[in-house]
Amino acid sequence: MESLSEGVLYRIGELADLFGVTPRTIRYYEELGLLEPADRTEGGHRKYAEKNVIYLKRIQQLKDYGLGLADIQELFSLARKDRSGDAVRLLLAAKYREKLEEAERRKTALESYIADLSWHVEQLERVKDFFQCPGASCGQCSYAERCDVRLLLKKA
Amino acid sequence: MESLSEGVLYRIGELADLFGVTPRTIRYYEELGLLEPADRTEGGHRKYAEKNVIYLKRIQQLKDYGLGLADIQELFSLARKDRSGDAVRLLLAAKYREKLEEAERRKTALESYIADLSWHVEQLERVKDFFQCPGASCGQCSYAERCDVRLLLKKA
DNA sequence: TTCCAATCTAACCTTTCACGTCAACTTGGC
DNA sequence: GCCAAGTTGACGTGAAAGGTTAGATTGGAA
Repeated sequence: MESLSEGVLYRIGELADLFGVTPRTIRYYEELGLLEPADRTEGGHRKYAEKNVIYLKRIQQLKDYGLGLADIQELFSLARKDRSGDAVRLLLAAKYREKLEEAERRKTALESYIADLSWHVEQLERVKDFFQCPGASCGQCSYAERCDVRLLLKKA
Repeated sequence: MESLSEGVLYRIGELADLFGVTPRTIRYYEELGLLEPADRTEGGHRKYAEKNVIYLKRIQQLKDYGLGLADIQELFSLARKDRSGDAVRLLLAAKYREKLEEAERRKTALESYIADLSWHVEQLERVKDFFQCPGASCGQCSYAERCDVRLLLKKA
């Protein structure tokens, strides 16, 4: 039996304040199918239960982890398909792992970006004018063989 | 004296092909003050010299390093103010260092994100239903003290 | 000279994301 | 009974980097 009892029911403004967002945000999540209110008043006002608090917290967590609302939507829809089983847990885990790998890739990209920038900072301390390079002093440049502009002009 | 001679003059389409972009992109850069054509034909068609090739290459490099066109615009305007001096080089270096630090921060954030995700993946292998947590089995949860949902509900 | 692809300017359109901001009305609690 | 708080619906925002017409002109090859 569904017990309709127990617990506070929050109004949308209360829930919003609890999470530091606006009611609009919560309605938006509902639009996306992320947060169905537990009930409505006769007049149509949304009523939220603790269950909704948990969901909203999950949404914020996932957002904090860098997932977009579309990703979260996908996760939730997976969860709805089979709430009981291992299948969902495994899919969720897989989804996480996927995001994890993406994060690792981004991290790697950032690292090589940092390395490249370091090289350029170093270079800026030698080359007279970044925007005049290559130019007259090109012959004496110790980075000549790394110079992609020269390569480009050679091909053209 | 300005020698008007030497070198090929590219048409916008040629320059575009050379860099794998569309003419629109090049005109857009011009709108932003990033790439003034070396000349125009009598009819008004843009003509680009090698100098422009170098600039465009610089733009692409800086873009690759994660700078937006606004950043690049700023760098170029700095460079125009004082093409000869150390001031610009130092400012450029500073700008790079700034971006570099930002990259380091993003990297750090990603690392903690990855750590958190790993923890969640691990957790998913224990907890029956991510979306039902906390719930009935909450008492036996070994992560109870890490549970932010409980904290939230306690406060409310 | 003719023809047509390439350019020109100007101005609006596009996409994504996560809401913000009216408007016009209805509810609900003190 | 009053007015803050809620409702739906629709349109706006803002940043980024161009895309996409439209309508006219140019320029180089045949």
